[in-house]
Amino acid sequence: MTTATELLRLTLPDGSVREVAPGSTALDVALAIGPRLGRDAVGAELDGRRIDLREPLSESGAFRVFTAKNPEAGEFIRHSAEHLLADAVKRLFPEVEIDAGRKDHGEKFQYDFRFPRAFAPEDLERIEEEMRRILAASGDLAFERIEISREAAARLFAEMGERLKVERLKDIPEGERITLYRHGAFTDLCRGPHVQRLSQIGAVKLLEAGSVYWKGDEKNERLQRIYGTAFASQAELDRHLEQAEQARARDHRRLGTELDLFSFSPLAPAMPFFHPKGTFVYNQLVGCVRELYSRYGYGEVLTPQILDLELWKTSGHYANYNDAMFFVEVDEREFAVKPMNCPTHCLIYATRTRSYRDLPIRYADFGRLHRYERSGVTSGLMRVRSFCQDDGHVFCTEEQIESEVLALARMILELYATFGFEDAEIELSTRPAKSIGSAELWQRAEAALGAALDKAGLAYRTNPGDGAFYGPKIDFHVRDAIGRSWQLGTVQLDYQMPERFELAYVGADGAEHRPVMIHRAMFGSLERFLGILIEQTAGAFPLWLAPVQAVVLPISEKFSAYAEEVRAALVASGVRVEVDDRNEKLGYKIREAQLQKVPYMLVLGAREQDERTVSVRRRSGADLGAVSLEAFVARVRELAAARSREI
RNA sequence: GCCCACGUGGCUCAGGGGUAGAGCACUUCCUUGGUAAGGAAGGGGUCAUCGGUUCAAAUCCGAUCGUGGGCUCCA
Repeated sequence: MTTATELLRLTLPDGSVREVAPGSTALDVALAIGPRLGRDAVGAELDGRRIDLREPLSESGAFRVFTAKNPEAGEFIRHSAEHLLADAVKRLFPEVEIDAGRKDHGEKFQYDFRFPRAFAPEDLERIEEEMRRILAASGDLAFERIEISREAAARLFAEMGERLKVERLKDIPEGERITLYRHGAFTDLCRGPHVQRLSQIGAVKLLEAGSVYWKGDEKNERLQRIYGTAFASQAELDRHLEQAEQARARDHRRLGTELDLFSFSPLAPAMPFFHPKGTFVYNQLVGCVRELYSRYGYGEVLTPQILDLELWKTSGHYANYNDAMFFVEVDEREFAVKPMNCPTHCLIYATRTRSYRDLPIRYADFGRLHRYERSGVTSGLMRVRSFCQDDGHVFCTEEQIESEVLALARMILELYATFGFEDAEIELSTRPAKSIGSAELWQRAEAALGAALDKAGLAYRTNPGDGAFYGPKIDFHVRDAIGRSWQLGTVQLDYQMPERFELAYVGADGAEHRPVMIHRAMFGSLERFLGILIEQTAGAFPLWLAPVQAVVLPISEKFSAYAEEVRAALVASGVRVEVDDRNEKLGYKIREAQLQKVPYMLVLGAREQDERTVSVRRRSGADLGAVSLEAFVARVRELAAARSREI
């Protein structure tokens, strides 16, 4: 805390420190750094928190100003575009009541309106046009930040007929500053931050409309939501739209069909059928994980698919999770299909008396799980009802938590690196409001997780209150080739399950103690990871994952015999190869192999037959020329063994 | 689960109250061709399912199932 008389110390990105009087704004600081920076600033940041340029500063910290050149500017721009959208909608449809937008929504912005019908595509066009018109007409019009008392704000919105706003106002905790942002005649209740001037919203596009429940609650009335995106410039907007187009082309559902990897049937909704090629890739993923297991001291186990209800009552799943479980009744005995492996691992643990000398005990399980996911939430391979996790559970003493978590973090990052996911974002989630166990226990557990991450030298973000009710957790997120973030691995501490199953180990003191259980997965679900991997690679798998590594293309049927000879030789050397000896021209076969994203096309005709070679074309289009079979095999072996992403 | 949209041959999609079309794929034949589609012929669908309206339904209406998008949730 800083007292009013002390100057604030702002550390700039270059390490220099500026001292400013409390109550100065980020804009004051930007202007002091340089008039140009002051003019171009769109927003600022203090200790990682985005702040509005007009907000009075009251604390010291790491300070940064953003201009349109910084990617972070987009957040300010899109948040400001929300107001522009609301403004345009109010102008075109004065009868609407405005609700609110939402920050932190990737590269989209949104705003909800009370409106008696759905917004049609034509409405969106008109609104978008109106937004552009407002932008063009506003010149250097500034966003104005207004601090106001709760009562005055309530009066203002009541007068404007914005009943939803009056309601929203009531949700703001007592004691929090209430701010309005105004541009031209449009005023909105808003925490900010916004750009300085409307003109800094360089380009806007409305994307779609949909309806949602007010405050996301099914019991509330329905509002109409409009989504859009905005950037500092048209070029950036175009780039973004282009990327979205790419994402559609990479859609794993489309590629799954085109590459014959998997399918779905209405007879087993949301449960994938993996075809031979998809199964091959799937099994390669499993193999990759198994290798790590042998190095990191796991024992793989196999456990039943269907277990007596009794087990799920003991574990607590029946009480808390039954609406997501499948049940079977046979001979008047009730069973449930397992939605998770953990209880079965507890049963294995409990099959004998364990000593502290045995710990940690690490079980891994690729058991198939079934969860009755609510219809409407399933999607391709990303969210299914039948799946496998690269699941594992570690039973250990409390003292071992830190070292176990450290090893886990290393193993997880090692795995991700294999697939080109280098920069995992890590989140530590702490005790939620609804939790079990003593505060002291939680504190120790959270500290152990944090210490392990620190020791591993890993930066992480804390998500206060986002842990599971039974213990804190660490989540790992990665970004794919086109910038989307996915949650993969998770490490969760659990004090509850060992309690419920009365698990114990005999300590050095000869007394029984309760072990701690760590739930962990690296890929999360194999299905989902495969989906992500398909989108990451756009279906062009690296050599070690490619179900077919090479296709032999004889230029005419005259060379079928040599083609078969080549195939047999390559198969004998462990290369996954097929022959396309259909009665088609070379160009046709090449096109097909390209579309199937086969890494190598081996063209052969009279020349190759005479020289006992193949002409190698890579799927990149690059021609390697004629090479001997030995040379080709050596290349494939080397790249595949290294799990190289090159071909 | 809720809201909206969609469901036509293996795939992508057109059509639309009088019992079905295209391209690709598939089969056969011709062609034996050197790095992203050679030519011809042919087979294949009771238009998701069930019910209703109608002289007549793939087409209109309803329900169900499935899929997609959104909400919520989550691996």
